[in-house]
Amino acid sequence: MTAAAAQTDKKPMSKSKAEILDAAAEVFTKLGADTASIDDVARHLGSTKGRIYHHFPSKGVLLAEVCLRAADFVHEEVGPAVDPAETPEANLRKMITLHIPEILRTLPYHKVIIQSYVGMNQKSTTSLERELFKQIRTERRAYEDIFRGILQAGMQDGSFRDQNLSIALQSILLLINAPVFWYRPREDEPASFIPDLANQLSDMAVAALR
Amino acid sequence: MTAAAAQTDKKPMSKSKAEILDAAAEVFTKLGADTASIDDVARHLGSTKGRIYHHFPSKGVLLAEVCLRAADFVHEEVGPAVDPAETPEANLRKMITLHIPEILRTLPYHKVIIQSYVGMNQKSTTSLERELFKQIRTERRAYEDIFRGILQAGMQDGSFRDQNLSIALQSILLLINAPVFWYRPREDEPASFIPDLANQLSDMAVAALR
DNA sequence: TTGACAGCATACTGAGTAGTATGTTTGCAT
DNA sequence: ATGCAAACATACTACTCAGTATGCTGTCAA
Repeated sequence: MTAAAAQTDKKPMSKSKAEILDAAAEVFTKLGADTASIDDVARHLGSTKGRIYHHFPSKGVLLAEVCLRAADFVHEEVGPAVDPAETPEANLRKMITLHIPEILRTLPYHKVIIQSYVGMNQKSTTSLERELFKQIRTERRAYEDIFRGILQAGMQDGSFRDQNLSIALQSILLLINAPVFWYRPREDEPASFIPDLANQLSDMAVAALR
Repeated sequence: MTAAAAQTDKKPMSKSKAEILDAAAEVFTKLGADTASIDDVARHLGSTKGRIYHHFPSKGVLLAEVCLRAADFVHEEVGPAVDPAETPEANLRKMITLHIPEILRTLPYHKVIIQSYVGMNQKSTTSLERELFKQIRTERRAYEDIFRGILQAGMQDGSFRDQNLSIALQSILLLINAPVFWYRPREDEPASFIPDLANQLSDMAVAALR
């Protein structure tokens, strides 16, 4: 891959910047992305505003980069796992099995992206922010399309029953993201909880489609 | 029922107040509950702040009452429909069939409640607001318990397969609320779309549990 | 050693907004 | 007709907070 093909820059992401994004994700989930101030994020870092505005031009861009990272996490983890040679059901199960632990590992990020997915703050956004949000939609769309392909293949070979594709897709996507809404890590939680959860959701998803 | 038993006041709700709540629900969904200002809501009503603050003591209370109304809508519509004499599957189907049209009829309200469900704004809330939010949680809990009862009954009589109850419940609840995330009314939409949607979601829900 | 720049901290400003205080109109009982 | 609330509108204040301008400190190359 030459420089010409590198439209989606794989920036190594400076350590400090990643720390800021982590903090922003946590604070944004706790207080809400709009309610939380930049000072709140800075305080959570034990530093001040200056550090954040050195790395991010605006609050909107910071929020957008949190969302973008959330989308990247799952896409990079789950995307490579799909195998065209496998059956649709096997692929779907494998994807969900990878998807669940990943969203729980990076939980705050996904809580933020769900927030801004519901209440798309359309009030005085800069062109850069719009560009980023378009990138997020593209990323999310690409991730959805993987599932769409699986569902379509399953409906064609008869392993999934025939039904409205869009509705089925949206339902499955929300089903496998449901833990973002209710999951809270616990100390007395058995180590098998997350794999078990992934299995149960896989069963429900496959059953819902069959 | 005497005055002593009337803890949950069934206030007739003045027409003007209902109008304000409708406007608030729409504006809050469009701009986000935090981003949207009281003046935005007033402008959407063709009036000014004074009208809103005459009926609501604070923005937080206005938001809370929107959420409370959202919870009431579905609970009052779906709650009475459950029949202990029926099978769990029949009850579940009937509930979903009533639930879907109701949330689409009052869509903005439910978009708002989902927003504040994810990003619970915990920043300087008054005691009255806390009281209202507790009421909302109680209302929602009561609604969830109806479904929980159905699932439990189904697992006991064997019509639903045995699995983790909480996970199954949360999954089903999110499944039947999924349209709030993606549904957008269209002019070229056939009249049968909503009933068809309700049927498809019922099928998926039942299949996921069986 | 000395510049020069990255990586922050500090101090400030301006804009937007929740809430208030007070005026004005409308309905309605007597 | 008139008093008198309820139902608003208008005008203002106090305060938060995003963004900026500038200052400080280490690091590293020449």
